[in-house]
Amino acid sequence: MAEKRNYWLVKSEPDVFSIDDLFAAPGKSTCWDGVRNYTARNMLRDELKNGDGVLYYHSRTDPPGIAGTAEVVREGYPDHTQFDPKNSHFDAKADPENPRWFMVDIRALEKFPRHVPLEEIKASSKLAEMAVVQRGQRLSVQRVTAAEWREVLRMGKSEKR
DNA sequence: GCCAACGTTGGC
DNA sequence: GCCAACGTTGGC
Repeated sequence: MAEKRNYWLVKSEPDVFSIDDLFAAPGKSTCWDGVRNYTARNMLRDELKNGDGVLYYHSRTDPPGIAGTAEVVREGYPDHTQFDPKNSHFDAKADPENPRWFMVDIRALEKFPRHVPLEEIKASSKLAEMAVVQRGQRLSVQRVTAAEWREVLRMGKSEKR
């Protein structure tokens, strides 16, 4: 029986951790730490499952857009940076007995020949409903439908659009 | 439990 | 670097 595969979009500032950094990481994978938003936390803890597809979005860069794909390789577990006073994501209220923040591990799958810029996502009728193009949407983890996933991959892999 | 102040995000 | 949008905090 095939588990249903879900799809997500995660944001990262490429100056902090780009898709190239992900490919360069050991095993092309990393723990997705530092998320400090409860809605995103709930998705990381409860909903992202092994094998789920992840669109890797570069924010705060010019142009912002989707750089490639990754997959979930470890499901929600406590984000260790919440307990590290030297870490910028340290949370003094986090209790090791009852962790507040969670993360998953992701592994790089594919870097697009051309990033899919935010502008083209906005211009696409098939992608107009994506959370990332909604006004004021700041969640660093967002749901993506299977149809949106397919369309972003199609756009990312075609040299001409 | 309201809501103003504050901090962060992220396109531009 | 600006600033609108939004989530969180904390005084009351």
